[in-house]
Amino acid sequence: MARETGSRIGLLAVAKEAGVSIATVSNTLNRPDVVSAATRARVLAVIAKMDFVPNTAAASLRRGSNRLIGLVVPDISNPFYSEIARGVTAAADRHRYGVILCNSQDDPDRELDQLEMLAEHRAAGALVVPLTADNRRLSRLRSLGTHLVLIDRESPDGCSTSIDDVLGGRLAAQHLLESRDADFVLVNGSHSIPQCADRRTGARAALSAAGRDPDSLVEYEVDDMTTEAGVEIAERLLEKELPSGVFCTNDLLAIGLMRGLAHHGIAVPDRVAIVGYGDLAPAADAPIPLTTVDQPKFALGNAAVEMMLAEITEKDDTHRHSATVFRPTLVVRDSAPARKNS
Amino acid sequence: MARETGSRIGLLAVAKEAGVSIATVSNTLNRPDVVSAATRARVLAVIAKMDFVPNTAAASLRRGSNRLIGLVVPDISNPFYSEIARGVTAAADRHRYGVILCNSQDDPDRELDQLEMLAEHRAAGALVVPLTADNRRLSRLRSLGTHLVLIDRESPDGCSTSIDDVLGGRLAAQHLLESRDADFVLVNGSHSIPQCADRRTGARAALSAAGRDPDSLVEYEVDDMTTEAGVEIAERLLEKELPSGVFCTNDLLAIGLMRGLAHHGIAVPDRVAIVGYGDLAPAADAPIPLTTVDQPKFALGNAAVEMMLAEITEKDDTHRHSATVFRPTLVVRDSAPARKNS
DNA sequence: GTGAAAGCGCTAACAA
DNA sequence: TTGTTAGCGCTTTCAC
Repeated sequence: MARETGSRIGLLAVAKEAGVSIATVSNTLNRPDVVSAATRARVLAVIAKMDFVPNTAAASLRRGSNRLIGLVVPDISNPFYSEIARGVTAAADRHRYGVILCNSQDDPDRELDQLEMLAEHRAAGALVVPLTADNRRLSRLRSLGTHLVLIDRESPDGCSTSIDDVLGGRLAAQHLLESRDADFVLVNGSHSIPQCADRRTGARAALSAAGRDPDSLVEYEVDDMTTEAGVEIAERLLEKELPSGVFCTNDLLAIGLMRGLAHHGIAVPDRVAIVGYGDLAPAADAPIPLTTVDQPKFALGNAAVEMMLAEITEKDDTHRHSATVFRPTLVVRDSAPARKNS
Repeated sequence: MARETGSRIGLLAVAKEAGVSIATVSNTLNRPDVVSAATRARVLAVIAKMDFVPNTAAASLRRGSNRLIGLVVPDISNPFYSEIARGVTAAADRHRYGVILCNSQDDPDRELDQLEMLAEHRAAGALVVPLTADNRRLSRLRSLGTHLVLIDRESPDGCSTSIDDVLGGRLAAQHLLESRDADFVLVNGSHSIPQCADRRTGARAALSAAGRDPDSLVEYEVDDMTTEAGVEIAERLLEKELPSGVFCTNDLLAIGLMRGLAHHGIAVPDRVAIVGYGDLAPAADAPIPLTTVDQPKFALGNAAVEMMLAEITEKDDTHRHSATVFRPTLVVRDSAPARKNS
């Protein structure tokens, strides 16, 4: 950090002490192979003895870019994003990169400010998890000349790591169909959220594959995908004939629904089987452990960093943008067991 | 970010275009008050037109320190820490500082590497949330000349923001004592964790204040403060006469305990009242909403940044280290309601 | 394998 | 109020 007093030792001081030139000191640090073993050892010893800390600001001033990458998420306290952050920091550590965390709260203005800040720091690039589907924003950033990797969302003109939500929706629906041998109901968020639309598409695909009419799918749409919304859905479900299965496109909704049903004495999974989506902490800890779709969040963050680094390393004219799509998996627990058990 | 191609415009280009000197451009950016309104406006217009992005690397090379602060947490995917991170980023944004996120996984070696990295970037300082009580590590860091603010732990030789866990323990215990008019049992983590020791101290204090013998406090200690451990505690509790109240020093333990008790048909809160600690998301979402102690996590992160900035700003000989201690509050929910209701 | 030297883009005296 | 200028500490040709 800013050593207000000391920290006055730089390459020069080390060079003098070791009896070499500053170029040699720089080389032992950045291209050890180009320095003879003997000198290298001597220089390294002096560096350790003098407690020399290289100044990356100077290096990046010269080089033009910093060993820093930005991570822009809508809400770091949301476990989905914080798990991605864990993946990102792990990969960054491995490559000796620093991660600048930006919490946009999904405020476009704030996000813009933050990307501006990243640009001022000459960050090597930015990993962004966009919540809204507003592509204008993203292209504006890209036109800024930024190396951008999108997380959890594909992009036509850049790299991205995402999850196959259509597959996820299909897995969930398939499981319900197979274990109950009957139709199920879908509880979903707004279709304007690509993930929600995709999960629905997957659910419909499963219906088709099972020889059922996808248009027969009954769907409840909620504004906020929260536990409370799930509880309310229970009430609405009870107004009609109870379905034998429900696929909620997120875990909180599913947990709320289970609570709402329990309140009315409806047995899960005997009477109604429930499948969630996301496999966040509460899923396993629920009173009735939740069958859900696991998203490889950590891998998402990890891969995004690798992608970003590859994009930086490759020569600009060589680089082809690519998309890594991870496959989610079904985690079977008590709320919707494998076999039909009524 | 690293604009591989463009980004070649610097102060000089802007200065030329605006017909002023680079010093004036620098001044309009850093000390607007020293520039005449007319020139300022003109320069600003040119900056916008040319899409000039100042290079902080150059600035910090000159200044010696960067508008960057490090945040070192044991595990960013733990909601306690991610909420702190939210507070930190919010405050940092306000002051136009960037936050470098370091996930130490509580590995001392990694933590050291990360602080080294922060030093290389000439970060203005670091906010660290230490998990273990190992003070040697911390003093080593401090001796590095680093501005360090501890979060969630007091430190004799530096600034810190923390929570009064003794008070928290007292609040929880008092509530149990008053609402049940009977003794309670304590389920705690290892005493080597200062927070656990403090919460216990608070619980004992409440006992004394109520005219009871603190040494009569029955305590169960668990290694991992998880839901599973809570479930197990339920079994152990059932071996003896059931207490009328249980204070778990974290929410997960409490939730597990409730689940374990439910499994045996024990009614909460009628038969046993339960109080948790932390007020993380699962507390409110539990089947029986959990009475718990709320920790001002966001405020903790927020205050740490302010403290850090104050420490940087003040002249070194003026600065007196200080500790901000936040008061937790009791959140009363169904698992332990206010009035005795047996 | 090693050294000398030219900046990278900016800030902060100091001069005007 | 504005301009001139000397570095901040490092990387990187290019000689040796």
